[in-house]
Amino acid sequence: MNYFLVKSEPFKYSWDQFNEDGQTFWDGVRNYQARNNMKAMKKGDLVLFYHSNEGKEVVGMAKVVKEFYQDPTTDDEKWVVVDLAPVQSFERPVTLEAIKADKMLEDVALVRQGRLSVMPLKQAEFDRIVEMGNS
DNA sequence: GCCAACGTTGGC
DNA sequence: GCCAACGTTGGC
Repeated sequence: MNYFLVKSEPFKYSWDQFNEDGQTFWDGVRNYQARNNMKAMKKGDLVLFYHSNEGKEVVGMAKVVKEFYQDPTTDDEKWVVVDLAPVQSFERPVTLEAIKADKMLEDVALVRQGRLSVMPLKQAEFDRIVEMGNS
């Protein structure tokens, strides 16, 4: 089992919209590193959903329901998408500020490499954020 | 293949 | 709205 975090601008695709849809393909990734992280996702892997720009907080948990395949929004075969479905909304969103302030989370890519939109998390980091979100 | 210029992302 | 960080592009 692997763990990831994905970013979305709420204007573009919000957590609420995601829950209404029930499932979505994660498109628009145009960065090799992020793409490679998506390719590493396996069905059943858990993914945290982060709102960038507005909110700047992790708002919930999703899971991979379909592994990577050709991005249907482009003919360029370099790019792929995965299908995600919501698992759970956090009771209290975990803000970037809180993540930065947490000793256990100081190494997460969200802090270290701000511009990466799809990143892997260690299980301990994932668990920690979930714990913060549900307490 | 290097590196400067440029564009984009995202926090503030 | 600004700007820093960083990935990508393109000229050489």
